[in-house]
Amino acid sequence: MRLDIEALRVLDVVIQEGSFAKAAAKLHKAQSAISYQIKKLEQQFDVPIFDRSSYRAELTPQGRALWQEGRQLLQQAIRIENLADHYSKGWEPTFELVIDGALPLEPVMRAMKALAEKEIPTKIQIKVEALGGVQMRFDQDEANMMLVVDYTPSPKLNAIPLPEVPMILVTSKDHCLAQQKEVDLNQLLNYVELTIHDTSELPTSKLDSLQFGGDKVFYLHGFDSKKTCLLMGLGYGWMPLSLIETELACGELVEVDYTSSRHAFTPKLVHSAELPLGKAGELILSEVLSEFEALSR
Amino acid sequence: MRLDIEALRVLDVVIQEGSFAKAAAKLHKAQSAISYQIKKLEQQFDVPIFDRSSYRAELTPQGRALWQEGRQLLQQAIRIENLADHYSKGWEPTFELVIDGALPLEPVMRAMKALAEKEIPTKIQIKVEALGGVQMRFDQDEANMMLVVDYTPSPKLNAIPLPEVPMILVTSKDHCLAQQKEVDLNQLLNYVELTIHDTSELPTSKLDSLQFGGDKVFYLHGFDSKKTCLLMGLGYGWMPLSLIETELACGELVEVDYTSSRHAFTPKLVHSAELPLGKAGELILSEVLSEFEALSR
DNA sequence: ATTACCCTATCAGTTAAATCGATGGAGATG
DNA sequence: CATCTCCATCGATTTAACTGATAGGGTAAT
Repeated sequence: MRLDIEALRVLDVVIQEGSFAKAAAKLHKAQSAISYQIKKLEQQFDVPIFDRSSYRAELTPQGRALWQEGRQLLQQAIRIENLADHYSKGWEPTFELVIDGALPLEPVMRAMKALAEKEIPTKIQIKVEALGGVQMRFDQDEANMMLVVDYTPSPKLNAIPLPEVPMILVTSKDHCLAQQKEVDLNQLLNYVELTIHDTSELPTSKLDSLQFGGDKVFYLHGFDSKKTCLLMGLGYGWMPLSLIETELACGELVEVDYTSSRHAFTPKLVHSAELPLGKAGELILSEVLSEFEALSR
Repeated sequence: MRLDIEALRVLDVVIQEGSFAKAAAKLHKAQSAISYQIKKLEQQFDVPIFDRSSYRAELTPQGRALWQEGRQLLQQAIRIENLADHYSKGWEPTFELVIDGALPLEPVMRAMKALAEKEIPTKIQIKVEALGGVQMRFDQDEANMMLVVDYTPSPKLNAIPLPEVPMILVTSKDHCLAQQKEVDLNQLLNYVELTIHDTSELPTSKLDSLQFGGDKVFYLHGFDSKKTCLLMGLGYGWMPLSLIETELACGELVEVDYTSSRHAFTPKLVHSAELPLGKAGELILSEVLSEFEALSR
């Protein structure tokens, strides 16, 4: 394979400019260099590309077909150079973010939307896991970042605390618990608890610290469906305050009168302390940060 | 743009072989040449492609991403070389065949089917025109070949006569004409004549010599629909004998008892006498020829 | 530990490719 | 006819690619 990209570029310019001489001028080369390159192509391909019998060299049908294929190759070459340029400027080729499914996904999704509008060269992957599964996936995939409530600290990991997410224990206004005063744990256990499902396949090593431990538990896949279930009066459960402000204001959801019906946790953005974040990482960091700040207000 | 295909090939082989040294052996080059090429790539891209800190050089994420893009470029390069190889062996990039719609299309279609099974590198285009439109299109498109009943001869055109196509004037067994003996022209003009539509947009210069000139004429788009109309008893018309042999045998269609109810024309394959046919042209020629031979038997 | 390999980087020298500048022939232009 | 512009070709020159040898590590088996 002796095919030369430069030769294809010369061919392309010659065709666009209409003559060898003009192409030479445009490429800042001598006209003989153009002749040489075209001739080389013709010899390599063993196909006449130009018909020189008339005054101006004219493309042969074969030449035209090869030119069209060549343009695609040039496009691909430009693509590669652009990519390399991005990488050299600090963009990661790919960026994987693992999220704890117990966290509200909305701010992350909003951050991703904001990022998508900036046309980042980095391919971003997001994986949602839960509890132990988060760090497992982070380690296994050598992911770039994880967004967690809890993790095993290590000197190799760098954690950036996000603003607190206030949580509130609520139920539907039509649920029995809504009427009760000074609810105690035993009473809670009589009703259906709504919680987020653990996506990890392994037997969970740590228990969800926010779970009450009753025998009627509904495991859901996100706060969206949890909210729907709460509104249906299915049971009670923790919700991020920000997600149900309107429902609390209009009275559709009410706070359970439990000893500690308020709670807050601090999500953390964790990444490897060794290799620094690239441009995409920094961007994601700041976007997620600002979305969570909006959430805590 | 000084991206070099050879460098990408070297990168690809290095990755596949797992080391610079093995790649050097496979490419029949000195190991230093491999080092040189990889280094050149890294300098051009300003991106580290291999991590040399450990014993064997390991791909960086950027290197992997660029490699994957590079492979696509290599594929495209191979594609171009294959094409050129085909062209140099006499395959035309494209082949355009213009057919007179008054001819039976079936043998041409069968020829194309046979060709398709041979995986020809040539892109074949077929355009169906009629009467004057055929040669007009042939000239205008600078088509490679045309299949005609009639054409304006020229020293620049080379015509190959195909076997005669016997035509027969038929109608349905239930049509009035089927019962009549010694039909004359005036009687014919009372009934609906079925004929093939002229696809040329221009006012037809020459008249269809096989048309009777009555005022009840149905213009159809091919012998298939013409046959259907005949079987329905809509009228009478010329058909290639070979296409209606079974219907004649079982009596569904009958020959009109007209003075000259038999006729034969000689289709011709016409191509430029100046530039010789390429491999695709020769193939098409022989395929069409053999299909028409089958038709005339 | 010692030895024998195998990895990659680097350097000086060689070879081959790309390019330049000049020249010439042939069609277009006016 | 003179003058352009087009392209091919040739010798000279610059530049890029490659070789072969050497050196600095790491690996793996004894």
